Amino acid sequence: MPELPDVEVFRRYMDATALHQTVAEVVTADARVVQGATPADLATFLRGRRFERTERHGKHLFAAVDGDGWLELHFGMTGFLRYYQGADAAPAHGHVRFRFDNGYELAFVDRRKLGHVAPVADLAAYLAELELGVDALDPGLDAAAFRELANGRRGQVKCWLMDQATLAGLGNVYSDEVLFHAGIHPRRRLEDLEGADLDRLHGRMAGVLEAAVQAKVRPEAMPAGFLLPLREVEGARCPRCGTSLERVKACGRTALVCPACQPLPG
DNA sequence: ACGCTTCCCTGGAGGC
DNA sequence: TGCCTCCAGGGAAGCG
Repeated sequence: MPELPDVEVFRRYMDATALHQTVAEVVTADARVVQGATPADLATFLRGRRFERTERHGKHLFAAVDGDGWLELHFGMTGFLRYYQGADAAPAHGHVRFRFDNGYELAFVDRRKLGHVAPVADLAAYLAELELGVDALDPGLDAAAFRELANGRRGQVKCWLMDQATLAGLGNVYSDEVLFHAGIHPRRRLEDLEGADLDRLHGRMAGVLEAAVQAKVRPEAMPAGFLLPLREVEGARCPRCGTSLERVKACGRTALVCPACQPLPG
């Protein structure tokens, strides 16, 4: 479930491994994860080129191709990157593999194939086409701008946090985490929240996302008091107050909440 | 605009 | 051992 912190870690991984090397070949093992081009066209687009730098917007990763254009990588629910040398080290489900002239490969791995890679000619135009909202870690997203995003909107606060057209980067896991740290129930109505609630959400969001990146998104490396490592734990208790955590349906997803720290009025 | 459902996919878990 | 169903949850799409 790659969300903003996961994709940021992938971005840094790609920066540390796969930049400034000439692409010798692009091998597509499953064409379903190549979007907006045929595998042959993708290979033609990248062959002889280098990835020069990366950018991330929300859950989307973009690698600048020298010359012109970009490669988009979107990871769906099970996607990740793997850089390796030799067929023995090749991961399973490496549906698209970028082979460099130094003998290494970067594989786009995605067991469930809900992600994709795509050539992008004009990044600004493509971002507009995607209708992505402001990145959740955009430095320009101050408390006032955050409040403005909620202006005139209604519905469950968790839906709003996960709406990529409003705020890009949060999914089920990190919206839960932010709501927990802000003490707000995922089913609370956005229009019922006060300014102070929105300010608290805004403040906790940056801290949560940055801490997760710092931990390289490893659950065991998350700061104390995080909900995330407890998601898979049956009968887990709130790290703050010890109350049994509950799973509730919110926005079509299973949300993890502390009923004491995140009360639901009514 | 919102809320709900279905679909895309795969694999692990649990029931029978 | 195997078959069936459910569930995971990013995103698009369709409907009321």
